[in-house]
Amino acid sequence: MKYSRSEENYLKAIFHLQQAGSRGVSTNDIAEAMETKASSVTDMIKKLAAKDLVNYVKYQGVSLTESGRSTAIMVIRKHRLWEVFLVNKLDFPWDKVHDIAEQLEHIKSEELVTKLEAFLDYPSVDPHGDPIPDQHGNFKQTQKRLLVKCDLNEKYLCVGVKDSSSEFLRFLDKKHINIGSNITVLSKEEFDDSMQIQVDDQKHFISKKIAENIYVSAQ
Amino acid sequence: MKYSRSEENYLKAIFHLQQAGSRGVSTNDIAEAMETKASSVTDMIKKLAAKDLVNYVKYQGVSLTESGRSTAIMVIRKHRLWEVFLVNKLDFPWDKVHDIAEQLEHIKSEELVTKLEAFLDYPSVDPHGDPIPDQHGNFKQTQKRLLVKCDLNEKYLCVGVKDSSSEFLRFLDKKHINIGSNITVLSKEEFDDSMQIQVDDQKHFISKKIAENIYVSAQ
DNA sequence: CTTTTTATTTAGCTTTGCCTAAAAATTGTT
DNA sequence: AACAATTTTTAGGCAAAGCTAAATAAAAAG
Ligand SMILES: [Mn+2]
Ligand SMILES: [Mn+2]
Ligand SMILES: [Mn+2]
Ligand SMILES: [Mn+2]
Repeated sequence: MKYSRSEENYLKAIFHLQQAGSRGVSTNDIAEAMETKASSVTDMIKKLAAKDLVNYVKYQGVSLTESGRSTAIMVIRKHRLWEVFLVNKLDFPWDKVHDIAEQLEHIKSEELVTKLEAFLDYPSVDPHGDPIPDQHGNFKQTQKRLLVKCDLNEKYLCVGVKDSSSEFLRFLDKKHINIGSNITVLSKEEFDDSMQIQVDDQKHFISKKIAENIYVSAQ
Repeated sequence: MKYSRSEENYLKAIFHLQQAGSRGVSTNDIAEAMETKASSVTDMIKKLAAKDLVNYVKYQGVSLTESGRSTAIMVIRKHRLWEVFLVNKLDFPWDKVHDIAEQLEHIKSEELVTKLEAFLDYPSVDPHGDPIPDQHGNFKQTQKRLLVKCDLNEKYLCVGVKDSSSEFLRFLDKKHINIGSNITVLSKEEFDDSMQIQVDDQKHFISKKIAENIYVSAQ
């Protein structure tokens, strides 16, 4: 089964929204994520439901069916593999690859994905630390946690970012915070949740908003 | 200016038809090349003319404007660069890359093409021997000639193919005829233009139809 | 120079994916 | 419970890109 670019984008958006909040995904949330109107979402949802890609009950939001979920995952797999290609092979900075991957993820060819993955040496995460599903759609969610919720004076490893916007990623570049950086929270300000952190051999003050968008794991 | 996938495909088809026959390209020829109907072609031609991509006079066919020509060339450039990527980096056989390149050629990103070209070490021809335009749209048509028109007992170098269909390319693989092969015409049959040829260290009998689809250059 | 055949264009319809505005259902508030 | 606000769906339309069938122009044949 082949689905249109638009259908794939809806499935992907629903998948991501489903990951975030645990219950049925609302029409409005999808509309916001897709930067479109709620009425357009209702239209598309009906088409997806007719193709058995989502479970849909009027006024109660949608959830992906098994088929919808695996289709979404395969698109995400391609997106992340292409991001690795762009960064590792073509030398793109990590904040410039998302929009191009949004296009590349819709190229239809099983063979291409398989060969690309081999060429890249079977990477397990993309340049933003997000896991890359294998050809069966399996991937392990590493137990990562947001820096904002970390303990003082523990050594952590930066493993990903929540916000992958170019603005945020360039901010991290400026502070030399990369995936793989060692991070320790030196102090926390009760008043605004800002914190002083040690990144490898540098110290920085960062706001709550920053700390809410950096994933770390214990090391 | 950004053009739709369909518009790009029309421009490319018109460019190729223009290369072949020297005069205005007819509606029917475009329809056949695009595997669509003449009425659809007329519709699209009007849109392209409105955008100043083709010169169009009712009932007299079309020709590309300077803008149309350079747009077509940029799409062809991307197509051929991606084919090189697929063959040289991902190990695709040369008969399996065209359809995937048909999709990849529409990815929009100047930066991507530039970096891809550098990654591939600025190739001058694609896997089928067709020249790759540079970023300004310049490319030299190498003086190649069809094997069917070659002289006896002269040494030639295989430089390209006219038909890039999977069927023809697999036939060439079977006979170990590649780009770079040394070819000499040993004898010609007047009756049906079939010929005996020497390919590197092997001898083959080939029909006129085969000889009409192999490009060689003197060496 | 007509007539016939072929090529091209026009007219009208379809599907996909989107929109606005209005209607209906759900949820929140007194 | 009744009203208000919000969310979701429906109705009606639009643009892109295609189609078939009919009309018209150009080319070929007699
Ligand atoms: Mn991305
Ligand atoms: Mn990513
Ligand atoms: Mn090709
Ligand atoms: Mn080619």
